[in-house]
Amino acid sequence: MPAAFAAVEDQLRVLTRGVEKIVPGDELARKLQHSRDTGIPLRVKYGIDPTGIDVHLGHTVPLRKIRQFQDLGHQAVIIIGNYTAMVGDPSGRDEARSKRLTEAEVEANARNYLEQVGKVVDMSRAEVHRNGDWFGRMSFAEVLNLCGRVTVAQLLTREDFAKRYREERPIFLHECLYPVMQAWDSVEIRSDVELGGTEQLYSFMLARDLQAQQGLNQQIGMMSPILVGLDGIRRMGKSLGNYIGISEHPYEMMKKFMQLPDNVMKMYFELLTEVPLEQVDQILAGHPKEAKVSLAKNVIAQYYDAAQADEAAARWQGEIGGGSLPADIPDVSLRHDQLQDGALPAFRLLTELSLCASGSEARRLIAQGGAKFGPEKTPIESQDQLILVHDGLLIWAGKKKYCRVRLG
RNA sequence: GGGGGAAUACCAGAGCGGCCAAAUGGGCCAGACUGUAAAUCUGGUGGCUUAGCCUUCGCAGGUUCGAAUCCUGCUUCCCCCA
Repeated sequence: MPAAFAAVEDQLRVLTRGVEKIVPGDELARKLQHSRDTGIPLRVKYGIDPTGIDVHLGHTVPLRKIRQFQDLGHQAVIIIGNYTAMVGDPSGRDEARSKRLTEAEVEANARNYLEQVGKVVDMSRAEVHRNGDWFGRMSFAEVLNLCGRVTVAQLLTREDFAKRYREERPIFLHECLYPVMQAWDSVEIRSDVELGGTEQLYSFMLARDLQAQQGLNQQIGMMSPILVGLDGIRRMGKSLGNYIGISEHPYEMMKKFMQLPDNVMKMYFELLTEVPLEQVDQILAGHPKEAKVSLAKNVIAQYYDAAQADEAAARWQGEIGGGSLPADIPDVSLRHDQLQDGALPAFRLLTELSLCASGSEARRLIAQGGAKFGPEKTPIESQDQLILVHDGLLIWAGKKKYCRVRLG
């Protein structure tokens, strides 16, 4: 017997937080009411193509939404797009994807992915399906039948395809199938709600059409905004190098959080935490640095725990925020026979310690005043300056690179 | 099958016989400023035994006093026609 569902307004308040768009807009309340009346949880679909993903905070936006649905008593349904992955999502792409993955790669990725998802979603209560389960069984006749429900004109309502078509760039047939497949997933699992990004609108609507044709209830689509990355401008993504991965060490996460531009903090609070929005405004009214620390700690604690989050914050404050020496300075060993009379010219020392990749780089660094040595961070004046090397000597190459010499 | 175009440093992209280690933008690095943020500003961004030298402009040859720039072949990519 399922537990009683919370009042619809209460559920709505949680579920609509940080959601950019719901289509059709008024249907969520109706579905929630119906499920409450009947005691039947909503089936909430989220599909992902296992293309080798390091889950980062951008991915967690819809994943957290799933978790919220779960916590309200609804059924999470995760679709592993092992067949769609072989096609490649054309959404927002100007070009066709070049490589297609093999089944073995896809399966390995899927397992790895689910493990990461488990940090956000309660996997013990979630259904997981691979869409190969149904697509793999489909006969060619069935495929034709499915294709017969979608017209080229419909496909061309998608801006990404339309743009490519206008510009006479290739659109491959299998790409056209992608949205159809994604929509068919919704038919197969009888979804009530599908989560995704705003670029998924087309597929969400197509799913409604197919569900209606099959005489099923139509799903609604809930679209999350795109989380911007560390640069504060572009979407968070691995290829852009502006992401915070949920498997990263707390301290690494901490450092990245503190690099965020101030103006994205509100979005991060809204999409990545449960902090009530009024309280967020209060936090943001205070000192920006404190606000950022509190944001970072909140999120880090979700993937580790409060103690580790505090520790990461304290370490950041000590090493970077304050003037104290870093807690763990890497040791680099040096042999006596690498020295000349116990010393080395500065530029040579920097390369021997691998702080600089080449002599030229070391020379530049010194010329720009970025090279320092000793506990007092004495600046190195010239590239030829002889540095007397002793065991435990600290060397800085800019603010972020440093090491302690170990004479061996 | 036929025709056309392109390959330049991390990326994008100028250059089209000497003044080119190669414009410009992005990225990245350093410095200043700060809240070690962002933004902004400044400088830098092939290597070396650095007032000089050496190796780079798809690959291999050639022409020339001299080539990223011209010629030949090869490789790769793109586009168009059918």
